[in-house]
Amino acid sequence: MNISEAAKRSGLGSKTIRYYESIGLVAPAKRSENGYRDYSEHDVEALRFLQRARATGFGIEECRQLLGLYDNDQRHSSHVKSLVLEKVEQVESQIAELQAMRDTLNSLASRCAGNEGPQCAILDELSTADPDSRDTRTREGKS
Amino acid sequence: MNISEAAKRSGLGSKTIRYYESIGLVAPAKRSENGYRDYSEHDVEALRFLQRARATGFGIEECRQLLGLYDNDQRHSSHVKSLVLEKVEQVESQIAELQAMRDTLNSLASRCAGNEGPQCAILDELSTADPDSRDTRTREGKS
DNA sequence: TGTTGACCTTATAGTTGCTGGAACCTTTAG
DNA sequence: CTAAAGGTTCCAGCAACTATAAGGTCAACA
Repeated sequence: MNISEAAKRSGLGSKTIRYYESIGLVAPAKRSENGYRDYSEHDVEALRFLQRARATGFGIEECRQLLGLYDNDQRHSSHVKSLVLEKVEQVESQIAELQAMRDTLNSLASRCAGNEGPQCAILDELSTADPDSRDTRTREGKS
Repeated sequence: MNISEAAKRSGLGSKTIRYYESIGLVAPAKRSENGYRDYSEHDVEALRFLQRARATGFGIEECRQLLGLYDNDQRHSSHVKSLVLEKVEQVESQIAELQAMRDTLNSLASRCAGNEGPQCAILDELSTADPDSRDTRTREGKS
């Protein structure tokens, strides 16, 4: 089948599939006489696996690992499980960060009148607050 | 003052400041005789504003808007407030997405034995589940 | 048969927000 | 005098694609 059919069946876009091939995440597809990529059901299975894994929050390199385990019948399920649990932790810390952000935003908004006047507590706070009090990620490490 | 001092006082990195200048987010700094950038307290105030706004979750273009409002005494605080509330919504939907991800990951993990055997419910689910059931972002729009 | 339109191919550049490095100049301390 | 620690510019790279250009191919319709 052509790439667009494989795309439809896997839930990925055609461009994404070509991209995955280009970075070696999937093996190069075999070609038909006209040079078009030609996919088997087996290929689609792998693509689908990737679609699911990406949607579930795994990065490309993690997908590579998962795919390696998927293809390896010597695997230990404990290995897979630990990858997943590690991912849970990452996701939870992202959630916590976003929640802190949301709270900050809400507290800013609550102090702003939101009328036609120029006086604005949001801008005041953004300009005057202590730069060390909130975030550290923006600063440089040693070069 | 030199860029590294401005960096220290604003909470940004030197490279970040140069980058902000390069994309026109801040006005080009004036230069001392030796060609080094020379920052005033006023400049630092703007940089600090940016540091705070970025840490609070605003993107570069949003910062540009905020800075525009900051410099405009004809502004309406309602405009600023609506930007913030819009941001809150964006952040909340990101949170919801991540929570869904985490739940999926946890449910995958709970069904996996996590032992030395190769049988793994996680890999099974990732390979067999309906590709339409979870995520839409990976599919192509019309070209 | 011609041509339209949808599909395929490759290669390159853009996205977001920086960060790292190379190659070079200037200042400062020993 | 020399070496380190700053500064400068510009270019490459990160993630994970997406968009665009310029072209080849294929099926259908008049």
